[in-house]
Formats: sequence, C-alpha cells, structure tokens
Amino acid sequence: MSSPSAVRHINETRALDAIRSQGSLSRADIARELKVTRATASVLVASLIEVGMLVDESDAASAARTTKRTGRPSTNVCLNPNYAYFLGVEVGVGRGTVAIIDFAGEVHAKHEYRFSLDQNEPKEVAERVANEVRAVLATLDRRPKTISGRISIAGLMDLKGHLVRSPFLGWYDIPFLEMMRSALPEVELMGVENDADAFAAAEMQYSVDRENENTVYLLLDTGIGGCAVVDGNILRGHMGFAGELGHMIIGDKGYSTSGKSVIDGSLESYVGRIALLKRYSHYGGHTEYISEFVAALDGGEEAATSALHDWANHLGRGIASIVSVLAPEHIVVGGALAPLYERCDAVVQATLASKLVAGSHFPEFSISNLGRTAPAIGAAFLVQRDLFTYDPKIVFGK
Amino acid sequence: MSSPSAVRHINETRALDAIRSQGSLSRADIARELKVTRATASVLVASLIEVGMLVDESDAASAARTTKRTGRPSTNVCLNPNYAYFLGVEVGVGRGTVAIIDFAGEVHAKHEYRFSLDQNEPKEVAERVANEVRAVLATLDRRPKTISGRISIAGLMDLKGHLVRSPFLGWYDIPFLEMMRSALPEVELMGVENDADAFAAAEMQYSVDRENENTVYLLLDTGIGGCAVVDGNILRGHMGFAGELGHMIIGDKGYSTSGKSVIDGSLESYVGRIALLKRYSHYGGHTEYISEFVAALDGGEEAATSALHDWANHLGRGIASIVSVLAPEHIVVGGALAPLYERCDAVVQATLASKLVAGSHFPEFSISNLGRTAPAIGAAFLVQRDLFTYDPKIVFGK
DNA sequence: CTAAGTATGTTTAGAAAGTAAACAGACCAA
DNA sequence: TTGGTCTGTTTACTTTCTAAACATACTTAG
Repeated sequence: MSSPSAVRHINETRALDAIRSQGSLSRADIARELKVTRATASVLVASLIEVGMLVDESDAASAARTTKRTGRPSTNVCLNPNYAYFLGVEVGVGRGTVAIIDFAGEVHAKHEYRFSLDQNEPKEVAERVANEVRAVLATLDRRPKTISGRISIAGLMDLKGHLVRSPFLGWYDIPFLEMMRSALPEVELMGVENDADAFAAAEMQYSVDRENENTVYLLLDTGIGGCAVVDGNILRGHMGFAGELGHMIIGDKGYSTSGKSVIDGSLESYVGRIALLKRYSHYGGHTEYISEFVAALDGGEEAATSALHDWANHLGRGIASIVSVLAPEHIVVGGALAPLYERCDAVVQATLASKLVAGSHFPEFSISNLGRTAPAIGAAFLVQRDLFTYDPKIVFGK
Repeated sequence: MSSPSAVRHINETRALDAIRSQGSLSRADIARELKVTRATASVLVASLIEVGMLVDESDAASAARTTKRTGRPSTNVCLNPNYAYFLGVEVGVGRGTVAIIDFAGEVHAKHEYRFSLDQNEPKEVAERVANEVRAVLATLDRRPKTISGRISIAGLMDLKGHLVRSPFLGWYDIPFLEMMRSALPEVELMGVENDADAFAAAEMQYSVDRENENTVYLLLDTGIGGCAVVDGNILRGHMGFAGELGHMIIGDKGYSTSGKSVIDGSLESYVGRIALLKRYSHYGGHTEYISEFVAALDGGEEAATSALHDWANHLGRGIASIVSVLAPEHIVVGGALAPLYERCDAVVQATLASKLVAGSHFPEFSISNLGRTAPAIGAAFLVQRDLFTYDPKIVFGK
C-alpha cells in the first residue's frame, strides 16, 4: 500500500483529530484546517459518516452556533460517541480503578475498589480486575460492539507490554497483559502502560488550554513516577525504559532504602512516601498515613514542618536535574503526595532557582486536580488517541 | 499543496535517503526498499537525475557489483557528489574548525586554526571565521554553485539560532548567526547548533553499524556537554534548551564553582576540566593541561590516580541519572577528557551498576575516535541530512 | 552454441486522490 | 426584493501510483 490511499488515510486521520480537538466542525472548517479544498473535505466527511465515526450534529446545536453570521450557515459534524467505547484499567497496590469513555471522549463510568493484599497473586488479581470491569460494563445504558482497553500499572513495562518489575506490588517479570486477556476475553486489550504515563495522558486531555509539547508529569506517591513529554512525544527510550525520574541520583544517602528497589541517594530515597515518613520520625513525629501528616502540618507541628522542608529541598534539587535535561515548559504534580507540594511550592521553587544556571527557562508548575481515577481515564484516552493518530513510519512502510 | 505531489515529495526524499545510507542502489532495489513498484522507482530516479541529485554509477563499479548474478544486471544510481557542498563551522574557545563535505557525504576539507583570546569580540571572531572559511573554500578543486552551511558553538541556543549563553566564550545573548551571515554572505547559513549535537551528528554518521535510536553523546571538556537521541530524535525541549546533562545535580558541593555558570553540586562541578584539575591539586598534583595529567596518570602518580578515581565515581553517578531518565542503549564518550574515561571505564561502570535499579538496561559504552574536527563535520552533515528528511508536519500543513 | 531461466527496467492502461472553478443553496441586510 | 457572502456539491482535469505485459541482458544447463 502506498500512495493515493496513504494520503486518504492521513487526511481522514487528520480530519478526525481536528474534530476531536475542536468538538464540532463544518466541512469548510475542515478544509481550512487541513489545507485542502472544500470538495475534498466533503468527500472525507462523507466516508467517515459512512463508517459511522462521524454524525451530523443535532439541528439545535448547529443552529445555535450558526446564527448571526453572514453567508450560508454550515451544518457541522461531530464524533459519533457510540462508534466505540474505550476501557481504562488501573491496577494499584491493594486497590484499583476502572474507567470507560466513549468515542468522543466523554467519561461514562468511573469506579474504584479495594482488594486484600493477601490475594496479591497476579492471576488472582487479574480475575478480580476482570470481574470489576464486567460489573462496570453492566451498568452502561448501551454497549457498542467494539470495546477496546488499556491497562495501567505502577511499574516498568517493556514496549510489548510485558511487566518487568513492579516493586510495590512485588511482581517481577509477569506477562500481565496476557493474563488479563485470558481473564477478560470480551474486551480487546491493546497494551499495558506505566501509571505515570496514563496519568499524563489524562492531564493532557483536560488541559487543552495549556501547551503540552514539553511537559513533565510527576506522580508523587510511594514511588516517584514520571512521564516526560518532550517535543510532543512521550519519552520512551530503549525498550521503553525511560522516564524513571525517581531513580535519578541527587545525593549520597537518602532517608529510605528498601533494598533493591530504592537506590541510596536517588530522588525516591529522599522524597518518596516512605522517605517522608521516616524523616518525620527522625524529627519526632509518627504516622503511616499522608492524611495524618498533612493534618499535623496544618496544625503547625514542628516535626512535620521540618520534614516537609527537607522534602521540598530535595524535590527542588531533583526538579533542577529534570529541567536541565528535559527543559519542560510545564511541570504537573500529581499523586497522593501532591498535597504536600501545595504546602511548600515556594521552597521547592526557591531551591530549583538556586540550582539552575542563569538564563534557563523556569517551568510553570501546576497541580493535578483529577482524582484517583486519573490513570484509568488516561489509559482509556490512550486507546482513543490511537485512532486519531497516524504513524508516518507505518503509513509509508519501513 | 497537498496530495499527489506530497506523496511524490515524500517518496523522492525516501529514495534519496535510501541511496545515501546504502551508497548505491538499482531502481529495483529502491522499489523494494520503498515498497513501490519498479515503474514508480524508475520515474522517481529519472526525475532525481533530471535535477542533478543522482547520477548513473560508473560502468566499472556497477559491473563489479553485478557480475555472477542470475538475471538482467542492474544499473545502479548513486548520489551526485557535485550537486552541492556543505560547510560546517565550529567556533571554540581560542580555536575553531572548518569542514566541507559534498552531497554524498565525502569530506573534502578539514581545517583547524587558533585565534588569540584578546580578540574575542563576537564581531571580530565572526570576521576571522569567515576568512578561514574563504581560505578553505579556495583550496577546493571545484566549487558547486550551492554551498550551504551550519555553525556549531559550545553554548545554549534557542531554536531560532540565537546564542543565549556561552559561558566559556563569555558571550551572552548574541545574534551570532546574523553576524556570520553578514560576514560570509556567499554561503547560505542554515542555522546554529550546539557543539554536542554537532558532535553527535558526526558520530551517528560514522557508526551506521550501530543502532542509534537511543544514544547519549557525552562531550567531556571544560563544560560537560550532552546530546541525547531518544527514540530517534535529538532531545530539544522547550526552546531547544534540553540536554544540558552537565547541569544535573548529583551532590552537594562539587570541586569547582566558577560562579554563575557552574552550579554547586552539578555534574560539571565534579567532572568538568576545572573540577578535575582542582581535585588533582587537592591530592598534591598540579597542571593546567589534560595531556600532562594523563602523563602523570600513565606514570602511576598517586595524586593523579586518586583524582581520576573520584572523577570516575562522580561520572558514574551522573550517568546513572542519565540512564534512569533517558534509557539510552549506547553511550558515546568524546571530548578532550575522553582519554580519562578510557583509563577508568571499569570504575565508572561499577559505580553506575551500583546506582541502577535491578533490571535496568545497562548501556554499552564506546569512545569517539573522531578528531577535533568532529563538531564541524557533524554540523556539515546536519545540513546535508535536511535534504534527506521530510517533516510530516510541513508536508501535510499545520 | 542454443534454449530456458531469471531478474531488471520500461511501457501501457486504469484507479485513486487531489485541485480549480463553476454552480446551487441558505441566510443576512439594506 | 435584491445583492452579498459563505457553504457545500458537481464537473473536468491533473498527478501519482499500481498492475501487468513486454523488452532486455545476462547466467546456466543440456
């Protein structure tokens, strides 16, 4: 396959993506957007309506948009929400989330559940997850013929979706995607994704106003996860192993070292959940819950304040390395420890400023306000996004 | 511009690139490579011969390749070396290099020269560089009508080629590309490039055997420069500021701190040229030249050995961060300090291994054996490469 | 030394996708 | 009511590719 049809495929994909990001467009809009003639845009739209991906917009909405403008009013088309549904699944430690979105990106279901850490065997977890998914699917009003999905786990995956390690689940070298496929054959599972990448996908979706070409997403929790979008692409690296921001070396010792999975001196050994709580003990406090720590903090407790100050300093150092290497325009902070960041952003940014060479671009920070289901929703969006993207390497062979 | 002609442009570019990387191909080879019919390949070749980019290969070479094969022998085509020449210019501290390659990538001239640091004003340097370039151009046997070039400097550029800072030259906020364009109007200067990126381009060119999709190029000198190729793209980041690997924070203090340009605790403050020599003094040695340090090392001097050991340890820590964030498959070490790395690679790699989470991919190391003109040659190749690459974003508008 | 085999390169007819320009439709405004 | 303006469709034509047959040139086997 090569030429005229390749162009057609590219233009259909571009048209779909334009409509996705703008919500609803007329044929003339599409022509302008893609820089083709209106004739071509009409043909593209006709064939996309034919396969069911697009629908003519309801008269009301169309009329509302079009009034009070000179010239013949346009009849817009928009994505057909019912063309397909997408499933996102997040597997966490002792808990999981499920989300379902439609073809147009509307969220139809969010669900969170917990499971005992006793039944932590991958196979058992896969069965449990499959059952939760089925329960969620059963609540849908309508169920389109095609449902495809994606799984997100806190851990390191290779590019084929094989789980190399997930220290906090205690899983190593698990073909989790295969397990899920057998446990849930009714859904076409497209792959596995790092939870930070999935989180980033959700954040990107809901920040269309922001320029996302160069953004680092930090997922602060037990582990320090990261997803770096550089020049518009998620940083994947050899075998997909890139983006382990928590493993950067920023000092000698760190506060926490749980052996093989957390390296002495790594960012995670200074600012991971366990490190924070250990540091808190060091100053005389004690808790196992971030919520309690935050309460102590807000109560003005000195031990908590000191621990937070150290945490902020080390986070600032880590972010300095991130900025030097990746030059993000924005940094988005999420995860269970994000509330800490809110309470010490000035310290983090002061440390960062002191560790950057003059003239570097200082990134803008924002805090995620998506809830715990963000990774599941993001995983679903990643499936959706595949239909709106073409890979030149595939389209033109080689 | 959109369709049939877009495909044509893409296919011509792909054909050129295939011929560039294989040296010489028949029309049938091109057809197989691009997955088009032989008819199409013939037409592509004909039009590329028409504009002068390709030529039928000399009968001798073609005959040699073709003998002893069943079927009609092919007549190969290859790049026409005389179609265009490309100029690469590197501006260093007190010295500079110039290189010229032809359309096929053959190096026609290499030249190195020095200039007094007294006349370090950007304008003066630009004039001097232009004169050196003219001298080199005069030595060429033939001079094609089109010569385009690129400049490489140790410093931070924005994407438009404006020099933001070059601490070691003492230049800040200089429109150096414009200056060079006025000083050297007879060459079409396409842009400015970081010296590490240019070095990387040269290394990529001469390592066709190696997989270069995920490689980090380390340029160890006064500054620690880096060029990271991730998933096949040079990491550029917001405004092109990414890849400042020497500015990563790996510890508290460092050995050298020359104020605003070298940050306390950065990789450069531990393993830059100045840091190394300071550390050498700390152990009782003294020199200002790397060559002397290496001599001391090879003579078994204890102070040098200790300094090198510290250097290796910190380099290993820095590389650990690089591996965690970027997951390179290969690391190529170059620059004036590369001879040190050769003498302590075991220590560097042991430190690296101790700072990586189990299961990470351990990169393969190699040492650059291109000489001092590598950045200039690389800059020239970057100009050449533009003619063999198409950008989907440009071809399909938007 | 001829005949069969095999791969290259070219020719021809036809399909697919786009453009340009004219036309028909629908609404606003004077 | 009439002209202006923008949308969407139709028509004629261009460009590029494919498929399949053909012409070409060299090897090999009888």
